Amino acid sequence: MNPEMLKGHLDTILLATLADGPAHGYAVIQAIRQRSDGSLDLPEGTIYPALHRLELAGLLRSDWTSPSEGRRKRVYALTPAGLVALGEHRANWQRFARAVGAFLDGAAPCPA
Amino acid sequence: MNPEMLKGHLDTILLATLADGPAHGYAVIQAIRQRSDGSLDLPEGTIYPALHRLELAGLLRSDWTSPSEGRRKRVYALTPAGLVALGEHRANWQRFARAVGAFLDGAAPCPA
DNA sequence: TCCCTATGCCTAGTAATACTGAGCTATGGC
DNA sequence: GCCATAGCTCAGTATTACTAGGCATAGGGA
Repeated sequence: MNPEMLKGHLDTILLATLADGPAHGYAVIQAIRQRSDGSLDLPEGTIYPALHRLELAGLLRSDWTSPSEGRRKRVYALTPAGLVALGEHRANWQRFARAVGAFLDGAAPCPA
Repeated sequence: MNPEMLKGHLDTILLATLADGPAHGYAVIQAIRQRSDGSLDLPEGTIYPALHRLELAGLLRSDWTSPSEGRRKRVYALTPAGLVALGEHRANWQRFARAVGAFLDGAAPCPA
């Protein structure tokens, strides 16, 4: 799949993934791969900078796990602002998907 | 709408638009605006270079209209290779849209 | 013991892409 | 004559995800 296709939608995917509950970077990568049936296999160099960007924007909050419990991990969680942003991203996606679908035989990408 | 969202999908939209029949650049811009209900209002600086790129790739063919019939226009038409590419773009889009939809409550962007 | 793999995080540099902003021509209405 | 619209072009810019590396720890197998 053309990597350019993802542009502008990565944040949406990350926010939606973390809406299920806090997770650390590596787990996010695996969750995305699983949930997309392998269609989206995003490298670490894509995920980590994106998480940093979202945290800088105030949409995520991160905490390091205490070193006592195994490996040190940085756990990301959605902030209230992130939840609001997710709503906007979802609306934008639906508008965009409907627009593109209008060009492809008007057939929305419904598996049904 | 975030302009980055379009990245990687512009070619799909252009090929799909020209699948309805040959058209010149300015008409393509208007067709896209109409067909997307105004959601996609793409400037000339976006469309023309993209058309050139697709022509260079062999997916489009262009002909200048004869100067006798009013203004000179450059009419673009889909090549056989362009038709094949459109099919691939459509399949990619559907896979991508299904994957992203899986993150947004599993709800595909169907207005119904 | 040593090495390899998986887990886990980070970053500098790169390439691709759409947009901005400007310029050019011709037609037609006022 | 002047301006808006139609119509095409191009140089430069910003954003974005990816590449390709590096670092550290834990556990299993040779």
